[in-house]
Amino acid sequence: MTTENKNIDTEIESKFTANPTSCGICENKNCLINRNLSNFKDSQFINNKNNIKCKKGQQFIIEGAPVNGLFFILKGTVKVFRTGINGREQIVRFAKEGEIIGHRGFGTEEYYSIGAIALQDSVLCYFSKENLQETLFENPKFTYDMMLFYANELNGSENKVKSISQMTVRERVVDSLLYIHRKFGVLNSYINLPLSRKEYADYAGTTEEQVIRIFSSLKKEGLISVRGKKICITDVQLLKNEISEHNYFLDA
DNA sequence: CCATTAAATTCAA
DNA sequence: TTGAATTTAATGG
Repeated sequence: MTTENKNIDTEIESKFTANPTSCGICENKNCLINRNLSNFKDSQFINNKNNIKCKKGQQFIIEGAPVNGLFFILKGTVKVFRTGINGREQIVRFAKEGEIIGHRGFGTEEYYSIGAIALQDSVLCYFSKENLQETLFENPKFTYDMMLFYANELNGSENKVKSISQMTVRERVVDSLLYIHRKFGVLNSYINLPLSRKEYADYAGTTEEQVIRIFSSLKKEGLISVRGKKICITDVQLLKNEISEHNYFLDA
């Protein structure tokens, strides 16, 4: 290692010690905050955030709790859900690094209508309502980015409505597989996010048993292969054909 | 939905 | 690293 590199390293390290999650050294280039960093130069905005560590399985947003701010995911993955009448969980979406959690309640709603649980050990960046509002007023570019994000979210949720109301159970399960695959990618040819059958069911709006049975038939048909929670989509195109009549971009 | 068996994962020695 | 304990998956009623 060169001396130059060493200096850079120590510099980064000292920043890290001061604030291990400072936006300045954050790797999440798809984070809204990170993309607008240059606009926050003289602002206290990013210094006024809090970092929250979440263990796997820990719930950090509880349905019905008052909204005080917004979470960004620094590290890890999270599921966002809503509880139905008979206590059944409807998973609204899965979120990964750089994404925003709890935004629906921001501004207008007083209480969260969703819950959120960390699927792995995760680190969150928390911005208070006041802090965020101030920056949104001052910073049109950032506000515009936020608006695009909301628009995109709405598009996704409209697609979700369509998929649940018009697709068969099998199609919804296939669609869920493709969504996770597209969003979280692949590691050693397996989908890079281990989910239980129940979680697939809660996302697809069906039961654990249905998912297990559909997985088995997909396996028989050679569309996927499975090892425990690890799932490999052998032919993405073939799987897409399964839902092709419903049109393509179910980005929910 | 529940019961049973098989399989996978965790955990501690 | 192993295998016993616990959790999760698969299947059939």
